[in-house]
Amino acid sequence: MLAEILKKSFDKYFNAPVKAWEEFANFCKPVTFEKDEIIKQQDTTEKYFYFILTGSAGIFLWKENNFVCLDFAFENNFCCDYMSLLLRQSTPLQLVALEKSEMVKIASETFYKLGQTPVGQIIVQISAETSFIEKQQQQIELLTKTAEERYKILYDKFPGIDQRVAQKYIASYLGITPQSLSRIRSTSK
Amino acid sequence: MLAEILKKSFDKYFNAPVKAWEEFANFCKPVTFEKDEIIKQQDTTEKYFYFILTGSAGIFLWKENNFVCLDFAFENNFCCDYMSLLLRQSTPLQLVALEKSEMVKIASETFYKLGQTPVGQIIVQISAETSFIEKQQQQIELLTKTAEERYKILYDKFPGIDQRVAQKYIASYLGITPQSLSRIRSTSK
DNA sequence: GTGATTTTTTACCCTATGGTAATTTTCTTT
DNA sequence: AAAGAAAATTACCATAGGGTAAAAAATCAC
Repeated sequence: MLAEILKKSFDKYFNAPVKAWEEFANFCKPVTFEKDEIIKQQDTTEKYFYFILTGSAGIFLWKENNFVCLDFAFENNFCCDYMSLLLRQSTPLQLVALEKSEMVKIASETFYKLGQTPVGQIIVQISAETSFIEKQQQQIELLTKTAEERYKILYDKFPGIDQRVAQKYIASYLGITPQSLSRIRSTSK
Repeated sequence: MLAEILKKSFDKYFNAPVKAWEEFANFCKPVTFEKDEIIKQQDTTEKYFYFILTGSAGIFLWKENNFVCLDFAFENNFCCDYMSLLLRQSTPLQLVALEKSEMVKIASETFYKLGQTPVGQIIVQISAETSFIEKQQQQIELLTKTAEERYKILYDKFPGIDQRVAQKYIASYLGITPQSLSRIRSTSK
């Protein structure tokens, strides 16, 4: 069942064999989070790789009482402090549930071992590759689009995100203040 | 010899076994480029993965007579249109030699096959992972630093870059105009 | 449901950066 | 070395978005 959800969720990105997803699903443990619950605290090392069944999460970087959101994740997608997971080091990044969420998690050590198996390796490899591509896409948007255009792109990517995620988080993701986002939303609507 | 350079260049990032680098080096073919020579044209599919022995290169995105530089690469580092290589699709990205350069290249098909061998797979996996981490770092800089701070970070990362790479390229990487960079350079020096 | 807290909106002025254009400097080509 | 082309600088005004503050709206806690 979980394996099917996983496969279905990722077939648009890449075709890992069913067997790979079954192997993956075998290691998954269910876990729930409340809204605003901190899943991974800053300056710790990521211990899990999560898949969101329902709800959402955000990756945050804090600097002196301020934060930016580096990415959002919603149902049927992975999330974690991927940088920490890969470097096996603590990072200043925080993973936060933005809504009441149901997820499954696999332990980081299991994730690493999965990378050594022929089938699981495909998932591990492609999750790194797609993560890179999405980050590069974000970089392109930051370099070539206005805040208003970036807002529209985000909204197209996650329709209804403004109903689910606090605007201050969206604003920080866009690289602007909540006030600016509010202005953009009022003039473009 | 090449295997040693490769291993030495990347030991700071990750420890692939000598054998992996020897395997890698076996597939490398030397190639040279003139300054401003287009290595990969936009709207084509990346056919090679390059390692720079001397010189430098940049990845550019064009939009209506304008461009941004998404990344620079110098000697002892890889470069290519990695997104195109991974997706095996054409992209609007251009790879350009920024100086007269000596590189070695391995064919994309060989690179893919390398990912299926136990030793080469480590290099392929880790190149995706480090690429993601560096892109996320760039995103953080764009979201949290001023143009002037980003310039200093870039300069610290690549000392002397301003002597080797045209300022218009550096400015586009920073997300500002050449005029703004000129102003920043004159006031902060 | 009521009060308290947090978030969003609105408004004001300010600053970093953009756009255009002209000038100077540097690089190319012969 | 000279001429031409391209790049960098400077200057001017324009604008997107920031900072602060206060009001309004939404959410939370009891």
